[in-house]
Amino acid sequence: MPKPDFPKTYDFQSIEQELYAWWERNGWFRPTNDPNEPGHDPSRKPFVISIPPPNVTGELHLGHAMFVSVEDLLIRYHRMKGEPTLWVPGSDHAGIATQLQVEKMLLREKGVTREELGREKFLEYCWAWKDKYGNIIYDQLRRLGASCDWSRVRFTLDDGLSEAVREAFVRLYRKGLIYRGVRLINWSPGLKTAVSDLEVEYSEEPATLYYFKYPLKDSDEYLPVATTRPETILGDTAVAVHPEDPRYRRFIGRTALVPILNREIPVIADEAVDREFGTGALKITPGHDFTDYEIGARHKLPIISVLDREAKVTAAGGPYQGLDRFEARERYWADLKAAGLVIKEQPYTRNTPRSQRGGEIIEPMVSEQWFVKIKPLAEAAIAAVRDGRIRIVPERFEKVYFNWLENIKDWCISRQLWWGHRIPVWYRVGADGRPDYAEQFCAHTEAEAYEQARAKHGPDVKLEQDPDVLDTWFSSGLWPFSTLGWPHATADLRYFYPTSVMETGYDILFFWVARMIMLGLEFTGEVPFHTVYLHGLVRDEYGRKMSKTIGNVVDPRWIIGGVKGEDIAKSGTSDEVAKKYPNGIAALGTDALRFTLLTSGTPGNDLNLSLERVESNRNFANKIWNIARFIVTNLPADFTRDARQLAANHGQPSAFSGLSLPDRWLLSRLHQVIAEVTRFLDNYEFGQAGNLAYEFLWSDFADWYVETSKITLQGSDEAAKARVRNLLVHVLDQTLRLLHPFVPFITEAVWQKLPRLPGDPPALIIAPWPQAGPVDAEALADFEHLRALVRGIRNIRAEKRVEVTKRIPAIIVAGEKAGWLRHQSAIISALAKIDDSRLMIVEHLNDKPKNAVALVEGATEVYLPLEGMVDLNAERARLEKELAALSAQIAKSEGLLASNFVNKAPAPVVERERAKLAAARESRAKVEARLREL
RNA sequence: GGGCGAUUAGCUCAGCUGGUUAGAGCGCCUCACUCACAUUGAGGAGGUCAUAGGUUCGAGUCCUAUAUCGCCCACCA
Repeated sequence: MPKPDFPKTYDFQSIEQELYAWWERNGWFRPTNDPNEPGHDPSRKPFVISIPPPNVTGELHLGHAMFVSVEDLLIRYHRMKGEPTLWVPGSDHAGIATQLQVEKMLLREKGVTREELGREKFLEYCWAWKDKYGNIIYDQLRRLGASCDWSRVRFTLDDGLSEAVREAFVRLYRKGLIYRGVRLINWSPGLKTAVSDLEVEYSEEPATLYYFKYPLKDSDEYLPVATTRPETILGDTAVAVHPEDPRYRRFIGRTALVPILNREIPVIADEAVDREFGTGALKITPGHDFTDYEIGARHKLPIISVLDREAKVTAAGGPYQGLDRFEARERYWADLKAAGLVIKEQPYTRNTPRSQRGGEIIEPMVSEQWFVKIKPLAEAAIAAVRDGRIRIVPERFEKVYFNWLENIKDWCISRQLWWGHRIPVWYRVGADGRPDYAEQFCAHTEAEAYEQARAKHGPDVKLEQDPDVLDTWFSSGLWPFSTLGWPHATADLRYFYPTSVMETGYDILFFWVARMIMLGLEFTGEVPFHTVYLHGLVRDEYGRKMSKTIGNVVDPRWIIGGVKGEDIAKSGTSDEVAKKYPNGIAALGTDALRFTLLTSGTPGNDLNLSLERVESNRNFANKIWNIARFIVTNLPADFTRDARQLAANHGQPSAFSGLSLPDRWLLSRLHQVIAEVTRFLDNYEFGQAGNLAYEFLWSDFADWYVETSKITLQGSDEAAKARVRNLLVHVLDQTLRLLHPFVPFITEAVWQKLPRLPGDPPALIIAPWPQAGPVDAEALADFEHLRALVRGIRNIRAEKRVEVTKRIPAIIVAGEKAGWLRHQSAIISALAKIDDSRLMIVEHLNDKPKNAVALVEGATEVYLPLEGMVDLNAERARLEKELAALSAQIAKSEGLLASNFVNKAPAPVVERERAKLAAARESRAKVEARLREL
């Protein structure tokens, strides 16, 4: 990297992209100890993450920014810890979602439907779409700083993964865990495909509960029945009542007539009927309702499908054939009314099932589909978490996970789509030219299927492949191992599997995580990862979900690179944002966004993103830049780092001896912070880790140490200057390392400008993670005292409105602390703006200045003789207030120490309380003495 | 109907295994642009930690209810 001079502000726009390219070019995203390279050492344990593959639908949203922030943090942290680290990138074909996008695009741009194009041609468009948006997404991941190994990038429909999918299918099929069957499934009439239970979302919507009379055969009597979907009456095959319902018991066993159609159906008794609801009598439509399907099965009722693939009434609906389901509802109800069978209509809130993707109302339908027999897989997956082979963070999601798996139903995996993995089953084509679904040949390839078929039926057999494709989550379920080469025993698979952490949003715990665990255990015999870390969803600053309808969608690229007001408006998704930022959003940089996402929330909880917060973190990046600018521009041309000085300090605490108080304090703080940040990261508490490093850099390092260092740097003691410079560079170096996983760009950019130690790597991204060292407790306490004195003086100055630049005299009476405090007089005068020549630091003082403002800090007294500014009455009042506060504190402490506290509380806690009391008493004595003097 | 989460400063949120005077950012008030940074520095105001009980020497933190908001799961027609 060239070493340019240090501009005043950090220009992240150009630097971020430059640095990323440089890292990638140097191969630092690739794992060290790559099993495909010579010199590979199998004994070193790798750290591996498989990326949650983004859908190739072309939208980068804040959810992506979230997972990249967390995963890249983990990857960079472990890389710096020296572990062979691999992050496998990739993308997901996302069956329904992508097919819908492509269909929409084709209709818009070419005015054709997929049916008009035909399967092959349509798939060509899908692939073109994938190439375009897949690449956009990869670019965006790079922009976010994702340090993944691009040489291993995978796509769920590429050859290798397709092979994995076929292998998985064939194995499950042969094991009897995949079957084709006629079941009641969730049908999406808009998408014209089956969907799984998980792809159905329920929303409470206003509806109508229709009450009507179910006529009985050969009778004037009727059974009152209520329904929300009158059109399904056409498919009724029974009417059910509760066996013990006195109102209806006498009807059981009689025959009812489907209104209008006059089809004869039995009146049955079933425990599942809720006597309280509606009329207490239930119409049974096994063909279009899940409860009814079960009841029907119990009573061996026939199943009638009255709706077809497009939710239009079938021939079974008699005169209503061909009508759309909602049209049929109206017409049929009108006819019931005309027939005098209507009782009433009542407004009702219905939990309406809707398609997750298409949004239209799901219709339960009887259909022949492929299913995975899931119970055996689920049991293994439950055990893996139960016995700790997999840990879920945060832990509460384990309960959710168990609950879902314990009540799981077979997984419908066939989709009537074109974009996806075609089901590897071929059917024998019969004499009539139609496939015989009973004659199934499940194989990896068509050739293999033919081989099987010929062995059974002779050489002339004709086959036809199942037209359906697999649920997109079937292939994602294999992701952690399919991306490493499975089913082949590749070097990657052997070395990098099982992966380490699966990091993703809690919203896909069932869709994806649970299925990876089930399929991973089934096919590899091992858990696919040892830890699941679930992050929350990114919401707007008021906690609302980001949605086009609200108009509060924030595109992460706007935050990173800035955006003009008119472009926000043009997006069509963000009217509210456009209104709030008519002049657009200033570029804040990737680091600022990442740091915000990592520190504004807690694991598993949703995060409300506010741009103000990102802005303040942009300021933090600027702070990092400028503290470095100060340090680097203060180094002489011939500066070299002194490793020996610092190496010595990593030994015993006494090794701090050659250093000044601020030096010892800073190093001690640094060592504390290193230990804490490391601990927090190991516990997946990224927010706390980041905030701690932030506080250290800004409040300790910049605000205090750098300020005190200026005194030495402006002085003439060359040895002291060298020592301070060495320390400044060292602490900055270490802090940059701590911050690198959070804000990789700024830290690398700055680190490149620092002088190196021999043996340092060429880049921060591969620099070793800092080691915690000794902590000098005395230095911590002394510097804290010094800080308190300076703050106290500043406080009084501000209160008394002393001009900021005015140097004032001060007398500090410090008892035994006077000795060391005297050595810090330069710091006190510089930071509290005291006149050097009139600063007295003494053990005792008999004649205390009367005309002065007094400050008591622990056992130390400070007197500021502010001529003409001291109002004795005000001074007395101020001290009285101080006295009252101290007395209250003392009373509280005394009470505590006189209680059972001393027996029950741990010794250090009691000790701390005693020390606190002693200090407060001392302070009070001083304040009282001062009051007497006045 | 079950389950989960949240409720802490004006706003958005931290607060790890219970232990000093409950913190941060933004916003607000006072002051300061000469030497890293006004994307700054110094000082300040602001909180009965949703409510009621309980456990404990000690509760924002643990337990039990309640309220409000949000989410997930479930076949109430």
